[in-house]
Amino acid sequence: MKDSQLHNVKSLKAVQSEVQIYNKVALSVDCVIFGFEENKLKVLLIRSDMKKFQSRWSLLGDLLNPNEDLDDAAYRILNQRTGMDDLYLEQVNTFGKVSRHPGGRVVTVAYYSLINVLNHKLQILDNEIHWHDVNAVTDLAFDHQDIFETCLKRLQKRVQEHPLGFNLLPNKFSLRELQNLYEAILGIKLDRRNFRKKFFAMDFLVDMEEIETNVPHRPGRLYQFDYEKYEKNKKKWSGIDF
Amino acid sequence: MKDSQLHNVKSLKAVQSEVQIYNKVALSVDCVIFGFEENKLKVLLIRSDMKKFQSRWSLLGDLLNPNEDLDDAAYRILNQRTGMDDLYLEQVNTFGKVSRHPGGRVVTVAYYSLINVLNHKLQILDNEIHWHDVNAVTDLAFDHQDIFETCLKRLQKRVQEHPLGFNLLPNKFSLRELQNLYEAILGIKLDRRNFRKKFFAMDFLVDMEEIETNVPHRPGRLYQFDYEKYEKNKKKWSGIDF
DNA sequence: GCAAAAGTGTTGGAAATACACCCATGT
DNA sequence: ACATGGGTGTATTTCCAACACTTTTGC
Repeated sequence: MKDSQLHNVKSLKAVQSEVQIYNKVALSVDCVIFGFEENKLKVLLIRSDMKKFQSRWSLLGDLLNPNEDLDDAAYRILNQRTGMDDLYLEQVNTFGKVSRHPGGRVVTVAYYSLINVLNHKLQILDNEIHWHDVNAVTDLAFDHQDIFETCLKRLQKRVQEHPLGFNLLPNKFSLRELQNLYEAILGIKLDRRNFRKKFFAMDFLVDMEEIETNVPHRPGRLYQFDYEKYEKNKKKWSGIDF
Repeated sequence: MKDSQLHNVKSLKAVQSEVQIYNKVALSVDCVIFGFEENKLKVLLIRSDMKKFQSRWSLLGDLLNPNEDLDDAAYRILNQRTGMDDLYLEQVNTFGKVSRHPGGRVVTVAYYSLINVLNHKLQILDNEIHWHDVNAVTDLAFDHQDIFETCLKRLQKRVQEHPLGFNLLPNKFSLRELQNLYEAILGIKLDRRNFRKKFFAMDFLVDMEEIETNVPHRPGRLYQFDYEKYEKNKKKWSGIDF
């Protein structure tokens, strides 16, 4: 008697045909795309094309292709819809309630992403895609409201643990812009002096030795985020903690 | 011309048949089941039945049923394999690399769970299911090593944000047991005096007015975790922070 | 009485908060 | 000159880490 029989071990072929007859479900990827504009945190939404959800908004999503990694699918959706290619992406959660999609069983993997609205004007100007103030997002189609809120909470948490915010800002930014961003994401007011101290203490802002222009007041200095320095000192980093 | 034509709105029927022809993939759920025994953090593993992974260990998992919610599937796996029904479950991440399963495309949703090993002896005594010290887990089948490590890291983080640890302990426990648990999960030594202070300050341990028995030294008091009190004061709670 | 862990308080230092004034620019 | 936000320093408080001795039980 062979070992493989003794232990009921399955050959590759057996496993392959097993997988063939597995139950399968449609798998989609939905993206909560955040941007920052006019000192507000925004999210990119598209109008649902389903009668059931007439004129309600929904997240941007698409089906997973048969030979596509999950992360690649999320990236593809973002790239197709926005034309942007430098972005921050993070998987958040998978939503699989049986009846979440009226058309049948569709499980969806949710990502959020951060993009720099200023550097890249939306290249696909579908007039049914719009930026929405996150505070005004209600009643999305499907279970997208739930997905959206889960992703927003995740972002709020992450941004206090890692310096992600920079992905939403132009390359060079003033400390006020940075503070406005944090206040918009967290929905709270922060003390300006302590905010500055905190970020300077982290020591990964590079002074560009430039100043703002066209502001109706004393111009602020511009800074860049030093990704390299941050990567090197990552271990020491233990969060922002407002 | 009807509204639905104007805006190219899809009827329910149209959407249903659309979903029918969607690309579909096999979707599984894998569980990283943690237990606590002999002052070590353990994980429940089963021997792979695939020739390719001969005698390597793998996580407990199964396919998602067609009419089953994701969380329900995770619960079912745990219940089937361990016979336990009071457990903590949390979805962690979805792994979807195209070639992660040798049998074909299988996307898997990973959960970790915490169970109380003492209260419930494993009811399914399959001799190929065993508890393993988390520090000795290497070279799991499939991408399970990756999944396992992701889940362990998540647990380490969560346990510092929320009082989950109690799910791994008997109903009544001494502070030493609690500390041993935290030390095992985090892999660090903690100061006993400060540990006690911290937990008493949180104020959701209930003194059972009982003491340990059969210990070869001064017996410690036994406590219970007060879930209700914790739920009520959740907002105030901001983490353990060792 | 000895081994082994239970139980308890204090102190110093670091980090976060709160807070007020002068400065540079555009109008 | 004034309105607006830029830029900075200090005092107070709060929280955490470090640390040592007495007590209770089993053997």
